[in-house]
Amino acid sequence: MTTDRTDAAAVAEATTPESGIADPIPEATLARLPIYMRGLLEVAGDGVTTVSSRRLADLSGVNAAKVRKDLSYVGTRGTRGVGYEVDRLIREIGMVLSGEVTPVVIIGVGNLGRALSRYDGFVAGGFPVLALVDADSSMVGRRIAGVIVSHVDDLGKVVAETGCLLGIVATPAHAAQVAVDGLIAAGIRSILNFAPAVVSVPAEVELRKVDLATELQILGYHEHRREAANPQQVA
Amino acid sequence: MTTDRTDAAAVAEATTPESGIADPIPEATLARLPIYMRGLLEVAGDGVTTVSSRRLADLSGVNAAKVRKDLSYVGTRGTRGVGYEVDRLIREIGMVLSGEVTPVVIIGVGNLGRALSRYDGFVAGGFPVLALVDADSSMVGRRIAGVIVSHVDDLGKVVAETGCLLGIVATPAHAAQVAVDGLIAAGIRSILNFAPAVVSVPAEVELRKVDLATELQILGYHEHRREAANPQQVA
DNA sequence: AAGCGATTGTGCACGCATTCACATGCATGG
DNA sequence: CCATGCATGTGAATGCGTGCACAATCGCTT
Ligand SMILES: NC(=O)c1ccc[n+]([C@@H]2O[C@H](COP(=O)([O-])OP(=O)(O)OC[C@H]3O[C@@H](n4cnc5c(N)ncnc54)[C@H](O)[C@@H]3O)[C@@H](O)[C@H]2O)c1
Ligand SMILES: NC(=O)c1ccc[n+]([C@@H]2O[C@H](COP(=O)([O-])OP(=O)(O)OC[C@H]3O[C@@H](n4cnc5c(N)ncnc54)[C@H](O)[C@@H]3O)[C@@H](O)[C@H]2O)c1
Repeated sequence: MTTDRTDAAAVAEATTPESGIADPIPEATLARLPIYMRGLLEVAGDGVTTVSSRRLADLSGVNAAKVRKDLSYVGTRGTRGVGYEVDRLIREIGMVLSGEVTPVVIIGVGNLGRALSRYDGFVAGGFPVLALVDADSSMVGRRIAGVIVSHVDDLGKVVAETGCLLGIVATPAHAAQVAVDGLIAAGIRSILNFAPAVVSVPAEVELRKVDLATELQILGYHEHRREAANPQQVA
Repeated sequence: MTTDRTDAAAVAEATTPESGIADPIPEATLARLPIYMRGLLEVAGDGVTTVSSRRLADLSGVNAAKVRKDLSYVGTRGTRGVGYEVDRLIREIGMVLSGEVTPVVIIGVGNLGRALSRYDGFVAGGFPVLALVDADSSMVGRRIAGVIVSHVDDLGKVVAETGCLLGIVATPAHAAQVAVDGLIAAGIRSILNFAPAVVSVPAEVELRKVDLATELQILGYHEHRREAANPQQVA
């Protein structure tokens, strides 16, 4: 179950020929690359040309050894005794993280969908929201952040026209599975789900979820626990 | 480094006297409890009184053994050959997840802050947003989802009056550290940060982050990678 | 009353991620 | 041109999370 590829294919895939990028970059590393990127862009703005793993670790709030191991997956080689070249790092991490602009479609234009549509951080990060769809016909035709809302029935057409590769689900929970199925039918294979619902997808589709209620409950647990252990009055 | 408590203290802390709740519930388990809860509430609505780990696993999209191990941390004992009592499970998971209502304060009432304020799922989950603060005085005094926006300078007062225990940061990235410091000064010790910035907090404060841009970038990486491996034309 | 089918509870092994520790190797200064 | 110092790159140890596999145990049927 680990892999059904041949050994030859696995070896060929171990590194890409041109760059030294290890092909399956660990998820944990992947999640940190954007953080490093932010720190790098920051120091680059200050005119700094090289950073040590130590410095980048401080900027990112992580361990220095972790930074070095992470960067080794990206293929970047630093210079011993000096550090890493900032520009090169930015370029190479940028290459790994979806190289170019990747347009996004949002399905469900309610409170959350609208907030996400207007988020300029997505555009800045190379993820412009180029399509919005909703099931509510009173919403269809409205313009939000420069994009006209289409009806969910036209999802396939809209996705094809705009070339969206990523889908964001912001419908109510009970519509989440339908929404996801629609996105997949439209050719989308990478989906971010905000609805608090368990949805199933075929193996070739990448589904990630953001569950805000769960985040609060985890915080609540710790808060709760702290108070139980340490009963101090606020007043 | 594993623990610097005495063995006696560790043993005393292993379980709370009244219930069989293992005290430090693993983070991974904790993150799944709300999912189980949703499935349980769903089947409870259908009048079902018992569930097997298998059934709950299917409802939650996880492995059955994982469900059983998770529930063992909660302290619930099922009946062999039968399953778990739904009502009891709901009650006991509810106990673990911050027992009662936990009010929340949101700092930064922009696009995202407003969407979160209006999210009824928080109220339903026992996390009512009872306070809103912003630095922009033109925002102060406005009413959003029944709550009047206060000035960030009054954060301490507002938190004290409303008894908020959880803080949500929805300010721009450059203000995130200031916002977090403010929350901590106001007595908040559990914080959820939406700003894409590295912030530091004292050890006793629990800080979680939700980084939407990173989520998209991880999806983008996989999409990117899939296309590189499998160059198929859309048209 | 006893066997049977079903489901729990958990020991165990495996893999991923984190972190330490240190040898390796480059740049710089004398 | 060589020595010195500093930061990289990585081997190895540890811990956490996952999932298999199975014995223990319960209710129900005969
Ligand atoms: N608002 C928040 O801050 C927030 C926070 C966390 C999670 N969420 C989750 O995000 C989702 C959206 O939240 P919201 O507050 O925006 O809800 P909302 O009710 O404001 O918006 C939902 C939108 O989805 C549309 N919709 C319904 N069914 C659809 C379908 N089949 N296809 C396309 N569109 C459809 C509706 O017309 C509506 O416009 C919910 O699942 C919610 O639980 C929201
Ligand atoms: N909008 C989204 O969908 C979205 C998505 C992902 C992440 N984010 C992040 O969430 C944060 C908020 O996003 P937004 O779109 O709501 O931005 P926004 O600019 O619409 O709102 C930010 C609000 O914070 C207030 N503010 C600024 N400094 C403050 C301070 N020191 N104390 C209190 N309030 C202060 C501003 O007055 C403003 O009202 C940003 O960091 C953004 O990167 C937003």
